[in-house]
Amino acid sequence: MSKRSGGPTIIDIAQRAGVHQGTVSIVLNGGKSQTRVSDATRERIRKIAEEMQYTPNVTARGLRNVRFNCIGVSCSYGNPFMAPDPVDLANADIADYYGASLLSGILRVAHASGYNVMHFHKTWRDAKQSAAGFRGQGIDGFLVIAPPPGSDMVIGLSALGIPVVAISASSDQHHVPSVDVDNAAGVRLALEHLIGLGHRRIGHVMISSEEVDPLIRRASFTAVLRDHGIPVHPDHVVVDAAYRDEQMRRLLIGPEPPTAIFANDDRIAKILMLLAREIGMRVPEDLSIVGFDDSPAATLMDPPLTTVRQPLVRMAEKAASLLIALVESETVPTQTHIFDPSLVVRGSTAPPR
Amino acid sequence: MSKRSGGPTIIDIAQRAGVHQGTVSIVLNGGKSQTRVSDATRERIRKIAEEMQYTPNVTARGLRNVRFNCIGVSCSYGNPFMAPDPVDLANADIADYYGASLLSGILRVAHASGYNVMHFHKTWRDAKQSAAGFRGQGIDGFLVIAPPPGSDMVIGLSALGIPVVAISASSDQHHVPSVDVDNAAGVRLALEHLIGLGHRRIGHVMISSEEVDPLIRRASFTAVLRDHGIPVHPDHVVVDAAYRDEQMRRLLIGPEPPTAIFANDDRIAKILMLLAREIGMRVPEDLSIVGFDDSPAATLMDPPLTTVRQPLVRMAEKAASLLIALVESETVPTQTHIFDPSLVVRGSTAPPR
DNA sequence: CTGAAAGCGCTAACAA
DNA sequence: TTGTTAGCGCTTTCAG
Repeated sequence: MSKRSGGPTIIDIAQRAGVHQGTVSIVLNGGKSQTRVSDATRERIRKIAEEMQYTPNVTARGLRNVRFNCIGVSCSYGNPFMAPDPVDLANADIADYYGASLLSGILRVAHASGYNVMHFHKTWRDAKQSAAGFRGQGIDGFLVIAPPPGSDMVIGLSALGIPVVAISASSDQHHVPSVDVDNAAGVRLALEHLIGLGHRRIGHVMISSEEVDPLIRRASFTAVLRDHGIPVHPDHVVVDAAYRDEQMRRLLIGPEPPTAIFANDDRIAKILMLLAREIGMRVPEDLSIVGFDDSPAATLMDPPLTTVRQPLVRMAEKAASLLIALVESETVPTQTHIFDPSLVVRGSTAPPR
Repeated sequence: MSKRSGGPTIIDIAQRAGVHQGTVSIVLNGGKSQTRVSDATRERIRKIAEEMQYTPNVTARGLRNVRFNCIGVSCSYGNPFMAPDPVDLANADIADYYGASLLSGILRVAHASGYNVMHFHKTWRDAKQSAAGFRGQGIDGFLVIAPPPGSDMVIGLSALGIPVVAISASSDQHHVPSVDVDNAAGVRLALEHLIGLGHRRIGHVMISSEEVDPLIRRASFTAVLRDHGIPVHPDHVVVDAAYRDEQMRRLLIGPEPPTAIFANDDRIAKILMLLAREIGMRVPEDLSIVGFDDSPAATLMDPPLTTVRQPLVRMAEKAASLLIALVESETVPTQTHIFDPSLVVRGSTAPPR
C-alpha cells in the first residue's frame, strides 16, 4: 500500500507481480499504447489486481487528460433541481417536474454508461468572466438546460473545447447538438382540439419569461389562430401577467370572455382553474382550459387537466447519450433533435355552451 | 499558457510575475504552508492571476490530497432521483417527491458552500466488494440516503476514512452523524387526530419495505393504539400488501371495516382513496384517511389529504452541512438529528358516522 | 522572504 | 514483450 490514504495503486500491484508499473497500467486501464503484453503476465496482473481490489484513481487519470466519466448539468439562469422556495413547496409538484424528469432521464443513461452526474455549483455570467472556472473541474462535458437566446454559455463552453449538449434549446441558436420538444406542434394540438370542440373565443395566458420555449408557444398561438381565420382579441391574450395577477381575473370576467383558454404551462392552468372556481365559473362547462407539460398534477386537478405532454424523460435520455458520444469523440451532428408532443385529453375541455 | 487544453496554470503566472510557482501557489490557493510572502508580491501575483483568469485545477489539487469540494449522494438500494419507470410517470408526483425534496436541500447548502454535488453511479453491494470503488473518485464525502438496517455501506465507507452522513437513518445503527424525522411522533400525531375525532376502529396499510422509516411507523402504530387502550384488530392492519393488492380491498369491505385508516405514506393514501371511491365509500364520511409525507399530491387529491409532513428540505440541508463540516474536519458529534413532523389537517378526515 | 524540488497516481512515447 | 522516463498541475517541506 502506498503511504497515502487511498487504496492500492498500480505500483503496489507492480511490486507484487514483479513487473513495472507501466505494464500494469497498460493491462488494467486499457490505454491506447502500442505496447503489447503477454497473456501470461496479463493474467497474473489481473488476478493480483482483483485480489488487492484495485480501482484506478480517477483523479490521477484525469490529470493525464483521460476522461473522468463525469458529465455536469448546469443551467444558465438558475437551478431547476432546486425548489423555488425552500419552505413553501406548494407548487413544487409542477415547478419541480421539469427538472426532476430531466434528471431522471439523464441519470438513467449516464449511470448505464458508467458516467457520474454532477450538479456544478458555479453559475455562468458571461464568457469573459466565467469560462475559466469551468475548466479543469473534473467534468468531461456539460448538459446545459434551457439556455436563453442571449446567453453565451453554450458557445463559451464549447469554444473552450468542452463538449456541450443543450436541452430545450435549438442548435441554430447555440451551435451544439440539442434536444427540444416541438412547441409549435404542441400548441397546434391544443388549439385545434379547442377549435374542433367549437370554440372561437380562445384566450392565452403566459407568464413573462426569458426562456425560449414559452416564447415560441406564444408566437405559435397567434399563428395557429390566424391559420384558422380566428381573430385574436387583444383582451384574450394576457402576457407578462405576474403570478395570480389581476389580469387573469379581468380576462375571465371581461365583457366578452373567452370560452376557452390555452395556458402556457400546467402551473398557469392550475391558477386559472382555481380562479375560475372562485369567480363561479365551472370548468369545463363555462370555460375550457388546456395546459402544457402534463405534469403529474394534471391528473389530480379537479377536473383533470387536458394538456400537452412533452416527453421530458426521453429528451433527457437523448441529450445525455449525445453528450456521452461527444465526450467519447464520436462524431455527432450539430442539430436539434425534435420530439413530438402529444395531447392528453382529460376533463377540463368541452364544447362551449 | 501550457501546451495542454486547460487554462493558465500557476507556472504561467509565475513566469509573468517573475517568481517561482511555489510562491504563486501559496498566494493564490491559501495553503497551510508556513512560508510568508510579502504584500507587494502577493498583490502583483493576484493581479496577474486576475488578468489571466486563473482558476485552480481541482484535479491536480485533489491528487495532493486536498479537497475536491464535491459531495456525493448515494443510495444503497436504488436511486430516489430516478423515476421508477421511465415511461409511466403516473406516480412520479409522490415517488419522486422524496428524492426531489432532499436534492433541493442538499443543493442549496452545498452550492452555497462552494461544493458540487455528484450522483455517483456505482452501487454498493457489500464492504468487501464495493469499498475500493468509492476511493479516489474525486468525492470528499458521501450523503447516504435511507440505508437499510442491514447495509454495511455507511460503516464501510467511513471505515475507509471517507466522511459520511446518513439521511433517514439513525446514528445508533450506522455510527455516523445522521438526520431523520421523528417517525413515532408523526404516527402519534396522525392517530391521536383520528382518536380525537372519535375513531376506534383504525386500520393501517403499509407496503412491504426494507427501509427503516416505514418499519418504525408500523411499530409506532401498534404502540400508540395500545397506549390509548384501543385494540388492534388483525384485519385492520395490512402489511406487505403489494401495490393495489386485494388485501386493501378486503380490508375495506370486510365484516367490521375500519372507520379510519392510517396510510404509511401518501402514495398508499392515494391508492386507498381511489379504491374507496370505486367501492362506493365516501371519504371522509364513510372512511377517514391520513397519509404520511405531505407530498404535493396531497393538496390535489379529492378530498385533499390529511397527512403528516416531514421537513425533508430542512433535513437535507442539515445533512449537507453536517457532511461539509465533517469534510472540513470540524468535529461533528455522531448523533441523529431528529426533526419534528407536523400534522396537516385537510379534508380526508372527519368523525365517524 | 523566496526558490528549489519532491511527489500525488497514472499514461504513453520511447528505449531496451 | 517489458522497462524507463517524463510529465499532467499543484502543494509543501526544506534550503537559500
